[in-house]
Amino acid sequence: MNREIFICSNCPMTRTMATIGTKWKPIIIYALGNRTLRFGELHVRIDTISRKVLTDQLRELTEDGIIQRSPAQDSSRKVEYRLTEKGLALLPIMNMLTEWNLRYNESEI
Amino acid sequence: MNREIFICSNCPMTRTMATIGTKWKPIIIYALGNRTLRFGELHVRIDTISRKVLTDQLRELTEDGIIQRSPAQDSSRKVEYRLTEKGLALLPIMNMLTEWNLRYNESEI
DNA sequence: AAGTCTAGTAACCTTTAAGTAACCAGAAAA
DNA sequence: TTTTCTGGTTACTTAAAGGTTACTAGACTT
Repeated sequence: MNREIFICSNCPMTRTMATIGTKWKPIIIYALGNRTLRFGELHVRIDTISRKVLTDQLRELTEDGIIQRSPAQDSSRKVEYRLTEKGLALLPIMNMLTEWNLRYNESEI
Repeated sequence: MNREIFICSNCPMTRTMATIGTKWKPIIIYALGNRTLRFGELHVRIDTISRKVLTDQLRELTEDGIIQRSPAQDSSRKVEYRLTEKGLALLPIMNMLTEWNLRYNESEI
C-alpha cells in the first residue's frame, strides 16, 4: 500500500496553474495593481496584447472573481476594472515573482 | 512628453512570465521541493507528463540555473535533480500561490 | 545471453492559447 | 450629420507548447 508517493498530477500547484497559469493573466493582474483602469487604459499599458485576448482574459478574470468590472463613474459606455480582494491577495505574490526574476535573471554583475 | 504611462509590454511581470511561465515548470519546481529526485522519481510524481516534455523542461530549468542535474551517487546511469539556490528562492513563492488558490478557489463554505 | 532499467531522443502529430483583420453599435464629440 | 470613441465580437489563422509512438544505448540483473 504505497500511497505515500506524492502525486502531482492533481496537486495544489497543478490546480493553481489551471486557474492563473496563462500567458496574460499574471500580466494583467500586475498591470492593474491597486488602480482602477478602463479597458483602453489597460490596453495602452499592455500594448502588445490584442483587444480580443484582453477582452477574453478580462472576462475570465471577472468570472473567476479576481477582478471586478463596473461602469465608469463618469460615463456609461466606459467600463473600468479593478482587482477584488481575491485579486489583491495575489498582488504581493506577483511582486515577489518579479523581484525573484530581477534578482536572479537580470542583475548585472 | 507623457512618459509616465506604465508600459507593461516589457515590464517585470512580462519578463518573469517569459522565464517560468510555462505549463510544467512551476509544477516541476513544486514537485522537487527541497528533495533530490531522480528522473524516474519525478516522473512518478508528475505522472501525467510525457517523458519527452519532462526531459525538455528539466533541460531548460537546468540551463536557466533553477535546478541542478548530477549523476546519482549510487549509480552511474541514474541522474538526480535538485533545486539550486536560485530555484529554492522560488519555492516559498510557489507555496504562497498554492495557498492563495486553496483559500480563494477551493475552500468549501 | 537475454531481459530489464534508466534517461533519454527522434519524428511526427495534436491541441489550444493567442493572434489577425474586419466589423459592430451605441455614445459622444465635432 | 459625420466622425470619433469605446469596448467589444466574429471568423479565421498561426504558433508553439505539449503529446504520442517508437526507438536507443549503456548499465544492471537474472
